[in-house]
Amino acid sequence: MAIRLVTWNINSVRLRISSVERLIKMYSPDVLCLQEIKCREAEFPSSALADLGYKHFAINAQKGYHGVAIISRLPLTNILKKNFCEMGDARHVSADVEVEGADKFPIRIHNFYVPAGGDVPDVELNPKFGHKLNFLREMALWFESDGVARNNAILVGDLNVAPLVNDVWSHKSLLSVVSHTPVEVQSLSHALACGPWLDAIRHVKPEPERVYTWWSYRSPNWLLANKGRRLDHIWLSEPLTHLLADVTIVQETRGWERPSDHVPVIVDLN
DNA sequence: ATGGTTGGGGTCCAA
Repeated sequence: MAIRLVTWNINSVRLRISSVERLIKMYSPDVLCLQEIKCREAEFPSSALADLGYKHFAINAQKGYHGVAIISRLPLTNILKKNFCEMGDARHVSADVEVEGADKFPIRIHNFYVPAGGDVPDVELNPKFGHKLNFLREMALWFESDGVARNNAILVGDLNVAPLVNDVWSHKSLLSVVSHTPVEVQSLSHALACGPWLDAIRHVKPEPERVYTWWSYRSPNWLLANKGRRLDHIWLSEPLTHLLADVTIVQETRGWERPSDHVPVIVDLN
């Protein structure tokens, strides 16, 4: 039994479908989880992906904003789209993937796009920051109440929080910048503990190694300045942790033409 | 302290 899964905030799947095809040809994942597809379900480029052998889809779409999709070579069943914070935003989709050789249990995939939270880290001044904290709190409550991480489960996505010191280019100067404030870090850590989940990226690449998955569009010379953040995550439930073989950050896509500001992260389970 | 860029939809909002 082996499975390769990729997570990538694509920032418009229609604009960047050729980059998705390029990544697929390079790494041949079994499952591809995208965030910020930014299109309606009918506009999703399914046929281009089906031509590459990906014929199974679980899509939670909305016009113009957000949107998440699981694309798979293997069948997807029990598709669930959970509505967090009663907002009607398309920020979660999950499905069971039937892995060859793992006939006893399927693996449940959860694909998340956590709200970015706006610019000001104050719930009184900025409702978007409150929404983000509520979303993280609701995730934690759900993990507890439904035992989401009791069986084989992988949680991936753009969680929009860089929790550790070496998940950002400067811990000190980002303490009051949304994505790295102590209250967000606390909320994300609580959600992780409520699984409990294993932070697969940091298990393979422990601190103090610097690990980034996002570089702002606003920084020219993104590579030279290297002011990145680790906003994208791969979490494994306890029953899957012994299968973790490798994690790969595909930084080179940030240098492709018309790039997403996020790069793909690959996890291999054996 | 400030401003920097991108995408979608439509002349502004979200990131």
